[in-house]
Amino acid sequence: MESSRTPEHPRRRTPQAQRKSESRARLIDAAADLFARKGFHAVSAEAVAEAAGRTTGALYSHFGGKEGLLLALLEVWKERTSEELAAEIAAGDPADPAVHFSAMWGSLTRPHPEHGDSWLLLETELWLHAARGPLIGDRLAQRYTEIRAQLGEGLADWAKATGTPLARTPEETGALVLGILLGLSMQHRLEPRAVPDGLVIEALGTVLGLGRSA
Amino acid sequence: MESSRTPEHPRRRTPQAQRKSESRARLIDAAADLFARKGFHAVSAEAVAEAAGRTTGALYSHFGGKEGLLLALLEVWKERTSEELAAEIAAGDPADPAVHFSAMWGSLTRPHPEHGDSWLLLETELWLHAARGPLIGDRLAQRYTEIRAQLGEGLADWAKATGTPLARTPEETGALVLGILLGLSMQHRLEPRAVPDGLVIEALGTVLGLGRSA
DNA sequence: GTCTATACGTCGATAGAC
DNA sequence: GTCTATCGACGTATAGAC
Repeated sequence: MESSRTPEHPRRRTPQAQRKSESRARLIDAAADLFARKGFHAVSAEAVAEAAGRTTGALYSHFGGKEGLLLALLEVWKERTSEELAAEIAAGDPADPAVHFSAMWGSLTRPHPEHGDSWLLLETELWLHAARGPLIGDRLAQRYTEIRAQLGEGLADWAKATGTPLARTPEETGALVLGILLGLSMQHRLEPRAVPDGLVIEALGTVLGLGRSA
Repeated sequence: MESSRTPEHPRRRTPQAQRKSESRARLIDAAADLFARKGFHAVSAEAVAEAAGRTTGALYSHFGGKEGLLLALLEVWKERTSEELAAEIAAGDPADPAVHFSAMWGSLTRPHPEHGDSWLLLETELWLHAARGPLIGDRLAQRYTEIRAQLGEGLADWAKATGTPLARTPEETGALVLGILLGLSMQHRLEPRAVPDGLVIEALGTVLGLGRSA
């Protein structure tokens, strides 16, 4: 929805505030990486601080603790994924939905240049924490709703533009597409051969009510 | 593949061995519950032992540690889910696939009489550990392959019996059905209203290549 | 705002009695 | 095989200097 900004926070420029802002970003990035690869409870606050080039003192000053860091990470995660999804939808070739689906599937299965291959791991880690407690649960539920809406509306717009009638409401379409991408990427992670790229593309087309040709 | 046996272990009957066998079962059950609800790293070995009515000494004697307990749990989990899935497939009404799908979906979303509503939680917890390390990863990958095969072959048999041609190979069908059930149940857990029961049933039918009526 | 040092609790794992 | 007691290591969180 919004234009991407170059580094991080738009306001304030004093060197002191810049260091503060950079500490926040570095700690959150380190947390995203470590929480994804090892799990929240398996990583110590000191390990995160060290990976970020800071100490636990800075961590507690910014986030009040490991739990606070997780919440802050969730907010950043929501923004990032939302922006990337929007960009992907906007950049899709309106004529060929397969290109669209292929890009989405690739973003889930191929290693991300910045976050490595831990995208799906962090997603699942966050989901587990959400399913276990309402504090994170409510926020992640809201995020999933937004993703469904973005996905559904984007596909509805595309369907309208190309004159292809969608088989379901945008909300239901979003839920189905997200579900298929999620469920298949989890299987793909454990056994890539079991989930060929073509199967995913074709299945998404089928679910949308398109012809099952390509 | 095998006939289900009544309680636990078929061999040995001396009271000493019975206590040993019961300790194993109680510890594994307690681990399944606690690992699912709180997460492996968030639960101490002592907490598991206490919930099982034993002490850490017994735990270490049986499994060598918390990691060993997790591996043993995975094996039991594999057997249980495999048996339940087989029973569900065998018990399905051959005439109506919707009943079939509805039962599967219900088993994922409705609280289990024995394991409460932590089925999906434990499944995801195990998946995360599998994605993070080959030790559990290989075993869980093998289990998913078995589930896909069971699911795919079961549906292929049904399709053959009713004269309905399946749109895909059994392997691909299994992957798709499992993926849809997984991805949608995860969304359902956070926001039940976003995933109506009817949507799941209908989507599974569509993916199998059946008419999209009911 | 960030670092160093540290208090205090908890965890995993073991030793030895029964 | 199971329990009690315990050790060493590590984790969270805080206090005070800069």
